[in-house]
Amino acid sequence: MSKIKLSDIAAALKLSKATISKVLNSYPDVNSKTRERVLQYVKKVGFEPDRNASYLRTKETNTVALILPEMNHDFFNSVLAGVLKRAQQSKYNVLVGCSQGSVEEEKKLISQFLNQNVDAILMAVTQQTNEFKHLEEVQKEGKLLVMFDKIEKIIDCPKIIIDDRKAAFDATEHLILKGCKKILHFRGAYSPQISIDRYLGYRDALEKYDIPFDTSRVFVCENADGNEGYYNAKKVLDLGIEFDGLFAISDLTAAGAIKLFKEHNIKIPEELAVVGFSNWRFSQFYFPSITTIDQPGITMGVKVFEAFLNEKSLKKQGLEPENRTLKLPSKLIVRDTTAREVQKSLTS
Amino acid sequence: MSKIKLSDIAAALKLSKATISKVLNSYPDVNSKTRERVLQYVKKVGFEPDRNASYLRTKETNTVALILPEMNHDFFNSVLAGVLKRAQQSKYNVLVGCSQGSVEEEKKLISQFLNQNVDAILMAVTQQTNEFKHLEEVQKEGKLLVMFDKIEKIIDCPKIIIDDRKAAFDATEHLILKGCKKILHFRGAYSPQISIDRYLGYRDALEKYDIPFDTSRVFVCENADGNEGYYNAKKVLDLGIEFDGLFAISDLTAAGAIKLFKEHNIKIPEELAVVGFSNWRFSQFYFPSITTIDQPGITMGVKVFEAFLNEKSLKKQGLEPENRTLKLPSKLIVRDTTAREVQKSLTS
DNA sequence: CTGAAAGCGCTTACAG
DNA sequence: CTGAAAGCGCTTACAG
Repeated sequence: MSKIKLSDIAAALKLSKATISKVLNSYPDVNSKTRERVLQYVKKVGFEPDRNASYLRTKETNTVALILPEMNHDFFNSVLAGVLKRAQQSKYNVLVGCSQGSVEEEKKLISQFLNQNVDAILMAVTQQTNEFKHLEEVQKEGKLLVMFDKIEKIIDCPKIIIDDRKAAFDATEHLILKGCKKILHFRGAYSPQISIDRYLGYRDALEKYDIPFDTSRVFVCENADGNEGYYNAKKVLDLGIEFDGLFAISDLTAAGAIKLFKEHNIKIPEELAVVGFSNWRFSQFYFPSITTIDQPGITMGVKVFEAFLNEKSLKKQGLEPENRTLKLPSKLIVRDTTAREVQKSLTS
Repeated sequence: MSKIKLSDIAAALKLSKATISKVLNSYPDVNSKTRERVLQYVKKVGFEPDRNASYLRTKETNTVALILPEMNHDFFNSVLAGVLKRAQQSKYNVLVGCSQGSVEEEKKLISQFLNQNVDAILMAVTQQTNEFKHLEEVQKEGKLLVMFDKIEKIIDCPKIIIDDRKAAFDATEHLILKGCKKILHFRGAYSPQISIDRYLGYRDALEKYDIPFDTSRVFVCENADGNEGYYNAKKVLDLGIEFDGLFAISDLTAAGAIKLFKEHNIKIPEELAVVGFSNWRFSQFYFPSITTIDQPGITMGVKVFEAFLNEKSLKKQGLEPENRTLKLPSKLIVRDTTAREVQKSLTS
């Protein structure tokens, strides 16, 4: 079955292609009766214009590209789900790419997507991204750029982020209120803004409660994965570092750490209270279930797409955007890894 | 910067657009010196033809659509990663859609993608999919269809699946060899082929070792999620059903069950050995780490895309394809939930 | 071996 | 308010 096209509609209705097209694109200069007639017929036969053909004139593809640094990752997946959901509402297509934490891959994807004439690129950069030329390139090509979660501060574009510093503060404060005084922090890599912010939030909380900051309690987890949690926990024991709490950069890291500590018969939450980050799907079924920070991934995805729509409409009107960074609130979810009465630390 | 186009190349090289195009599309009837000259220049200026424009003549978009029934799902994410990886190698674009377990959504996505003129639709159907018209529609429109994991047997198209029956057999046999005689099965919904096959594999193993099948040990988990694992485990205890082993439809379900059993001080693996399915990223960091079946998600994604390429090339040559179902092997990963010496069941 | 020309399915100035 | 015509950037029969 060959597809119905504009000229078929025109012929059937004894109108010109121009008129049909005007109706479809909501041009005002069409007689309202004609408009009705066209609309009705179009609906009846289920016609939709071939977008690839439209593109040739409009240069709009109704397609955006989404670049994720990691695929097997609950939070990024939620963002993806949010973008897909919102994009579909507006009949946009979403091309997906995964940079796999490699800047080279990221560059390749961007150039491929630009070549594909996407209307916008929505992305979280990799851990390693420390050059910006490929990001600026997007804007030079006249395409819109929206960044989320892992952003580059220096690039001027809409950004949707979590208030990581506040979230980390909440997580750490929760541990303090549960009586922890020797709180470990398994942080992320040094350069990403989100791991810096979480680290700062951790320090903010210590400061507020007059708990001395001890650099020997901070361990770096480059990839925020489970193995790093496990091996850094091991290091903590090997070094004989005292602790009664742990704030980890991700639930996966928290789980790895809990596993090691439990293997050494350390009681959780009695001897060690733990807070993770991101509310992974698995965390509530862990034993004990993991207290964590819930990040609104779906909402972030929706907002990312809406930021693009907004930017596009501003640009069309020739307006300059302002206040382009949106911080989404996160929420502490209290579970069993911190379920204890306020108490004096047991290991002190 | 306005994009360079075919006519620019032609002008610069004092050749016709036709010749340039022929070189780019590997037509044989071009002088080899001319070809070299064009290729070199094209490379130098980094020209790539505008694919949306090409489409108008070729009707090929170099874009495939991938439909997943669920987004926050380790296995489907791995498949997605595999498809993305392989597609990029062949310079294909991947549009992603998520049906969220809804047949209606699945239909919408398919019609949107068809309208977008994708070259193929690669998909796993939803749990609920029990009509096929929208699937057949894909083929009627002349687009290629490839199914994976959650397939419809009745549709004639390339299918990439895991040998679920064998995998479930392996899982159950492993429990039996660890001394289990009263093995619970937390199965998936009734209609999906994969949950039927896993159920059959479970029964195959019981039969091989002359262990009577007891229907009261089988519980249905519609969504194979953690809550269902938790509440079915509760049901097991409430009903006073005896057990010494559990084979669960997914790691998430296994985790939910383990949590409930541990809350009731049942020792794992001593009193209850557990095998999950899919090797979720979290499973190795669970305490105890979860024995599971590793499904080659990335490989499946790669194979799915290659099945499409293969189908496309066969179609071009006018050949009929045969033997279109590919079964990928899975692997038992032994971890702590079954780490015990062979022993008599303790609860007997 | 090369190129002029038609055409893919739309949109959009422009004329009437 | 309507339509004829040009054109978006390519590909591909066809002529030479």
